[in-house]
Amino acid sequence: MAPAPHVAKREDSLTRGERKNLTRNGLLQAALNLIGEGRSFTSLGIREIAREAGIVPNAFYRHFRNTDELGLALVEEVGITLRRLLREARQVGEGKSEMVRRSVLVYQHYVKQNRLLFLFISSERAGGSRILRLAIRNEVSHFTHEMAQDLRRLGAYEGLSTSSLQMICGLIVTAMLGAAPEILDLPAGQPLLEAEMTEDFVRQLQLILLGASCWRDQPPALLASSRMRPKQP
Amino acid sequence: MAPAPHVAKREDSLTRGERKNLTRNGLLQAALNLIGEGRSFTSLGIREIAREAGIVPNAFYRHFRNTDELGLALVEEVGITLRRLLREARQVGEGKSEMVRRSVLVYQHYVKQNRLLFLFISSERAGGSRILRLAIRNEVSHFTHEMAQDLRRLGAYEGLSTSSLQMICGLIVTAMLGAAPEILDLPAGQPLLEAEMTEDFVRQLQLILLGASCWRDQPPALLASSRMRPKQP
DNA sequence: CTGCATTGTGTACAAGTGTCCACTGAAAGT
DNA sequence: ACTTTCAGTGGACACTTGTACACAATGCAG
Repeated sequence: MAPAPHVAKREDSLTRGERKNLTRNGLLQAALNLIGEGRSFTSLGIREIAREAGIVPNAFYRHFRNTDELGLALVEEVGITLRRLLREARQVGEGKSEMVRRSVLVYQHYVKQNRLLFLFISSERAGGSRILRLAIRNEVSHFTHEMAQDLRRLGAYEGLSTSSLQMICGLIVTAMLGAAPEILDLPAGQPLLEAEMTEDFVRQLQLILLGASCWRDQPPALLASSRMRPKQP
Repeated sequence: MAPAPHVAKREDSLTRGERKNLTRNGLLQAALNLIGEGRSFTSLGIREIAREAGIVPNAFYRHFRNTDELGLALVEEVGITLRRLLREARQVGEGKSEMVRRSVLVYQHYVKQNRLLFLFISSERAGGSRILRLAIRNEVSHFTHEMAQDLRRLGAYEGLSTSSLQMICGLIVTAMLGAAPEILDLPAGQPLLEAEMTEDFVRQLQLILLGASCWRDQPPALLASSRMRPKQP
């Protein structure tokens, strides 16, 4: 058996901390790889992950107390990934025509490029450990918030209150994350099926934005009691 | 140890098929109960389910070949449940004012009432076994379809093509299923948090419907090649 | 009534799991 | 040059798991 060849580069000239971070990342990547092979994160075991990472089971404990803690580390990567997505999305330009379609294409490409992480998000966002779920939801909430800021900065939708803008972005994000699993489940080499899905997604977003452009904030908040007149034009 | 008291009613006067169906339902319910205790379906084992159902592990095989097959049976219940939801939703009446809010309240109540099944849907819709995922997606697709028919029958949105109506319903269903986990994760006894969530959900649906009422089907489909003119009415 | 089919039981086994403990070797601090 | 620290090793323990086989009880058809 090979003696833990988890460093294929220069095995010397590495400080201890760097080495530790290396195998730590190895563990994270190992978990993602297993997810990529169809296993669900919740059902992963310490031994399984350690084996995939090429270390002995006990060494796992040097980095995480249990799999949930490893999951939280993955959620952090999710945050970084989503932030990068926003950065990329900002560069699609502002030409109104076809801007939605371009954004959708960027998103689809991004999901496929970060396949493993999106598999992780999609399946753990609504299942498995409660702690993970809340952590992911938190990250997604941040994402929504930043998206709203971006939209505001973009200049459109001047008449909308901040809370309405966030509501809209929440809907957009829901649609995006809901589309992710379908993107990931696409059988490779079915371009017309993918095109159909893309078109549907584009139209959904256009519908949302159309609704947003017609939206008028309700002057009186008719939250609890419904005695006042809603009169939404 | 008690000798399998899985029938608490009259243990006699039951035909064999009825008895079988009884323990079969016991297995389904056992799986749901375990889900309700925080376990995710994918990580459930045969022994675990059988133990919870009060039978010996081997008896499981008399009903299902493996856990996936049991999952498919659960998906069938999901279908039934969704159909009932549509039936209930049809009865909220047609008064346009506050109709969305009433529908949302009905939905929230329904999700809480069928908590276990919605937990199952939410978490397995995007994770775990591919077969289950596709089965659920199929059921959801049916649901969307029927919802579109209902909307059409309702009379509103006359100007929309069938495909557009389905796209809209797809978005609505995505929003609904996306909201389910948040409804289920609500800490009990926080009425104002729930009210906030409700209000957000209501506004999202109103936004969608507002967009729908402004929507015009594009005469020229600029799909893949924009050379032909499909002239969709 | 007789015999078959079928649901559920008990035992058993190989394989996998989380975690504890004692250990090694080398980098890091003195 | 020394001691300390600590990532990684190896073995062991008590469990749990899926599944196979032989068997018991009982509804039901002949």
